[in-house]
Amino acid sequence: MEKRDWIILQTVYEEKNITKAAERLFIAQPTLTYRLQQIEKEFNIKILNRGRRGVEFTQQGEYLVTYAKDMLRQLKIMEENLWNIGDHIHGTIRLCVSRAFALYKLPCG
Amino acid sequence: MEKRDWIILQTVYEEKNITKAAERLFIAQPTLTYRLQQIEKEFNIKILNRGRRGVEFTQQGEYLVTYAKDMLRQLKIMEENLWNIGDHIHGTIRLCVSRAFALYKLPCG
DNA sequence: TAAAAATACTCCATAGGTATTTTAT
DNA sequence: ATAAAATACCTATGGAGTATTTTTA
Repeated sequence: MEKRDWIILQTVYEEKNITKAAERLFIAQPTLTYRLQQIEKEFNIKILNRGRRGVEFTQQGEYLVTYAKDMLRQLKIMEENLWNIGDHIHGTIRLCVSRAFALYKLPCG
Repeated sequence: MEKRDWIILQTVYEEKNITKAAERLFIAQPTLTYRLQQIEKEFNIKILNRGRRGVEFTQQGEYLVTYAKDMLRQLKIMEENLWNIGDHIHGTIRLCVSRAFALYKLPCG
């Protein structure tokens, strides 16, 4: 369970639709399906009920989503504190990065 | 950054020695060295100063360790709450698992 | 029956291992 | 000189993709 997966949970919860969530995350739909299955395996729970018009969250799925929000907030604070320790490097940068990197790693999300 | 890595940070901090920490974690020393390098890359910080009698933590390394403790405590609470939602399955089980699984995944750690 | 999710593969990146070399006191 | 960390290299698992099939209201 890493940062990426918490973001995934949030997004799928907002869209209630794996295909749309995948689009928003710039990943393929089967890839997202796979990640959700992996998360279900990791915790040995069912997160989603699949239906005609998208997905519904189970009770356990809902709980995980609540936790995701908290977790992402904390990770952000932690990273900020980390940067504020020791010397900084300043300057202007130009970025040319992969979509996945931009999506999951860049601090503007 | 997943649970495994927070455990690694804690252990290395306690041992102040990568070789000994690797033993305690039942992983190979180069594997642990590699993981620490990956964590340093992920956050773009230096966690350790390597020396004759083991390792010393940088300020940023120390911060990360403090955070690790918190993070693991929270993950534990989260997992417990997750189990307490919905139906449970009870019974007696016998385990025959890989060392890595036993180490990182079993809830007795 | 049509939108949405799951499956079947392929490819590549990364985690983990063993053997070995480099480093620091 | 020696304990400890880093490097080189290999293997296997898992993540991401495309094409396709299955599911469900």
